[in-house]
Amino acid sequence: MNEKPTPTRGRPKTLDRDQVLQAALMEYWSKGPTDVSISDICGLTGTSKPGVYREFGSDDGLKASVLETYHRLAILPLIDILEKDQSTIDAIDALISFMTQDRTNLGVPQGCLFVMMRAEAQQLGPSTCAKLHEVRRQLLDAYEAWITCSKSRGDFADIPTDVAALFMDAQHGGAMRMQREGVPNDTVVSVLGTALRMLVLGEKPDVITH
Amino acid sequence: MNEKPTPTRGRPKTLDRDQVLQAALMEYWSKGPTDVSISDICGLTGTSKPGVYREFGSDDGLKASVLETYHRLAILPLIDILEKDQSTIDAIDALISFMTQDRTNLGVPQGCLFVMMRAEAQQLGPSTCAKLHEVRRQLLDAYEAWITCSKSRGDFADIPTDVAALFMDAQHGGAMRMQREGVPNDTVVSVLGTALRMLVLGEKPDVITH
DNA sequence: TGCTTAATGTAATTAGAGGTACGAAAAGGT
DNA sequence: ACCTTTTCGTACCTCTAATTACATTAAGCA
Repeated sequence: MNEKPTPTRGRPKTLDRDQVLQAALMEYWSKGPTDVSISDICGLTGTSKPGVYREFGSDDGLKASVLETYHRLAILPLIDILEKDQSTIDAIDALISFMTQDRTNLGVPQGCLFVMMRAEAQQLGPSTCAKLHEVRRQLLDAYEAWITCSKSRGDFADIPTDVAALFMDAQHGGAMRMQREGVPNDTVVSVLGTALRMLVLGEKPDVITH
Repeated sequence: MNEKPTPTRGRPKTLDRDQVLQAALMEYWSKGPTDVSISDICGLTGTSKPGVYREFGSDDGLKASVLETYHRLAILPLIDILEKDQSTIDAIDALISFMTQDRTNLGVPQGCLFVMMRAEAQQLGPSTCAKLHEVRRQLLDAYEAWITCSKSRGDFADIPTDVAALFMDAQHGGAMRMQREGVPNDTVVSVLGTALRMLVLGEKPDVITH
């Protein structure tokens, strides 16, 4: 809401917030959110520890900010697919493509930071947990809206909307974990295809065709 | 293989291995495997830290032993269901019942220690990780054997066996995580029912009837 | 009564994490 | 020049976790 009043006095700021966020994001994503220390981030970005604390308040604050960055980077695009006006099956195919993009070519780690953070929520601070709940709720709402829409078109299986949303969330999480455990991408695509195509009326439970 | 030669010399042992294993199991299971220290276990069981180290070698050793205990306690029963000679749909219902048993009545935590450990594998030592891979492989093999058997009976969907096994593993993990995130048990039952009944030929993708 | 063996537990040690005190630095204003 | 403001970063503090050195105890045996 309230932005910086652009103070012209005092020593000019040298700490690059975005650089720290980006570095932290990649570290958390690749090594796991609880296996990276503030010192690690400082060493990686050439910033000092007090600098990071001044900017983010605490370890919890940094993790919450990183999650917000990740949300914009990887969760909103997924929600965008759900909100795009397209057939149910096209949306599912788009979801699968998005989740199973070739990470090495993109220079991005395997798996999903959001999913990892949910699994390690006990070890995270209150701000991060709050943000986590918020993102989870937003994702589930997006699934539910999409399911409702698909049902109104008549091509969605007869499953309660909230149940179907949790099911989709579970498949997303499952796929991200398989990726991390080293399951070949083709196989992940098959599993996701099997799971999600089951939701569509008039689709054979066949292996996805690429 | 080689058991204790029952030494009759020396100071008699007072450390109760099983008690430590049980206490550690419950702590890891309820709080997460990486949120419990050796000191916690010692305080809980009245043993000394060197005692625990003499018995298990290290933190990693203790966790690996606990995982073995958990394997006997909660994974083998699941595999037993798969190996029992019953119809595909009966096996699925049994799996769902087993996974969604009322934990509070059983005095057992929500979720699954094996699933939690897999999610936090980066933070675990080599012995625990090795055991983790072993259990995972054994579970997947059991799924595959069961699927093959179901297919030979002709009531399993036309999905590659390895893909279906990963799918079932993902549903198990998803259900255990939902439990931990506080999703109502009835809902978890519905999600699991939706997911697993899809695998059976001639079953409507309806909500499970209880 | 001592020697040997095998276990015991107190009290360190070490390492790394989160977090901060505080004096110096770099700007604008007077 | 000197004061004010704002940020900077070195060096430290505090905790907690894993792990161990070592003196001690409780047996059986000679």
